[in-house]
Amino acid sequence: MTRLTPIIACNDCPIRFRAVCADCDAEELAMLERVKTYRTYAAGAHLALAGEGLDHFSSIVSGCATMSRTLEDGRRQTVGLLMPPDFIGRPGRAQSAFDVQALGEVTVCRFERRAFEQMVRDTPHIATRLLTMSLDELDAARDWAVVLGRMTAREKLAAFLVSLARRQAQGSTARLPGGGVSLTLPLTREELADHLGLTIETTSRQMTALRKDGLIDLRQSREVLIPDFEALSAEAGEDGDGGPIV
Amino acid sequence: MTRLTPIIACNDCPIRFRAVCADCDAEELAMLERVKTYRTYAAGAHLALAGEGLDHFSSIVSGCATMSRTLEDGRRQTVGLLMPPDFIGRPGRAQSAFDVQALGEVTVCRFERRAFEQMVRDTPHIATRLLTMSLDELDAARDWAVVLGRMTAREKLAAFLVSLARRQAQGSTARLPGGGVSLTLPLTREELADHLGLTIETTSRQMTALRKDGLIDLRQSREVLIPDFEALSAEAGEDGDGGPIV
DNA sequence: CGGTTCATTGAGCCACATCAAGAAGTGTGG
DNA sequence: CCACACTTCTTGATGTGGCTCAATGAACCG
Repeated sequence: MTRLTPIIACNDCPIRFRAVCADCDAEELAMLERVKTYRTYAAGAHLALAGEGLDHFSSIVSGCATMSRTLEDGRRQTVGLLMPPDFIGRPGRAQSAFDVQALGEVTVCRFERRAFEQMVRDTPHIATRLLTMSLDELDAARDWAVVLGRMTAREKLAAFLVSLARRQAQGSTARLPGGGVSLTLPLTREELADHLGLTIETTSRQMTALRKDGLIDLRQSREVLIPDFEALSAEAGEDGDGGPIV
Repeated sequence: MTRLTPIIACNDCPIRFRAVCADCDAEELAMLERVKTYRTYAAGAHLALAGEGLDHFSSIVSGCATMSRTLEDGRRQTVGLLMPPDFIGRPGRAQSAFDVQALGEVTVCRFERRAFEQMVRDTPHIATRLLTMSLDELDAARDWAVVLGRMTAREKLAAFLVSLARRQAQGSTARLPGGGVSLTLPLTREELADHLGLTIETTSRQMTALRKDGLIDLRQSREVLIPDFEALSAEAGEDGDGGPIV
């Protein structure tokens, strides 16, 4: 389910300037380089389990993962979609509060707990970067709470597609000639439903509804084309200040 | 709506060992003491407005506040209930992402942006404490997402009462002789509904239902007595590991 | 080609929203 | 101390968005 992967030089790393290491200088980077390893997880593998120990930290280098919790009766809620350069693990606590599961194949840059916590203490550039990233995630989590608590199924789906398009655009721009945006869903309908706080059937129906209304084009069930990004944003109950794509 | 309040010595401060200053030594505390002021906000006053500038940081010393967002059509979702020793404001960003509004009278310990950001850079004890608090809030925000996304109205209300009882117990224990717990709701039914992602009517009905089922006792509409804390926890879809109350 | 997984669609139902009316509590002025 | 206004809370009647149950369709794979 998981295997060690050859180490990439930090300078060749696709998340070099966006991950926890973003603000590190050459010397700090060298320290990280000495202690890091790369791991690759197969689709469906767990990177962490709720309530279980987690004695290492990971930065996602490629691939996507969900952070979720499952109640005893089987209800599941995804609380975050993790993509490069997101960070997994929490300094100062050795237990994971949520399940983290690979969607496709996921490669991470990994640090053992003791070594990394020492670096957080000694390296202000890592500590402050970690704080910034945590605050960004906090804002994102709260934004998503608004979606979960107050939006309709249609708005939830539109909001998700818009935010996913924004995030994917940060990596490789997928802007099309006509001004549209294309994106690939890293989730199945069921995983999508768990993220939106809906059932799989409602999610599928709303997908169909957005398609019939011309707001999205489904080339395949997980290949989404957004012909008019602004129009879809408007469906998401946006007040227009969500920030531009690209 | 807001007024300056006499300064309390940090050593006499009720949140001395729980706020951002918790890990500070005497010298660091002296630095904070030189730049801090106290402010008191009247009930209903805004401590921050979504999308507007916020050129200072605040630690709640007493009172409660909500952090919320209101959509154009009036739908509102509260994303956090702020109580002592919670922190308001975000180093590195001069705009608030949410409205922050005083529920009753709120007193805060306030720092201007420039001075505080300088201290975050220079004082590792403040930076690491801020990181820990942010990570705690992140966990709490994600926990709440599970409630919003997957729980029934009854479970939402039970989960809220349980979490509020846990938080109030951290300040002053309100454990009763018979093993019950009493608490005072800092919110109106409408504010409660906005926090739970429900309407005021459903919230009121569920309150009545919990009362009729003997899970809570309403001495007044905002005075709640929980005769059997475990029983109420069980209603909240808890798997029992939520941590004991005191 | 049959088995398996994933997605779509339909029919009916229910939890919660909406609309509407009172009741209870609180503050103000006479 | 009461009359009145106002806010907050509760309760009832009805509507509906999304859930549940069920079947079919589509893609993938050995």
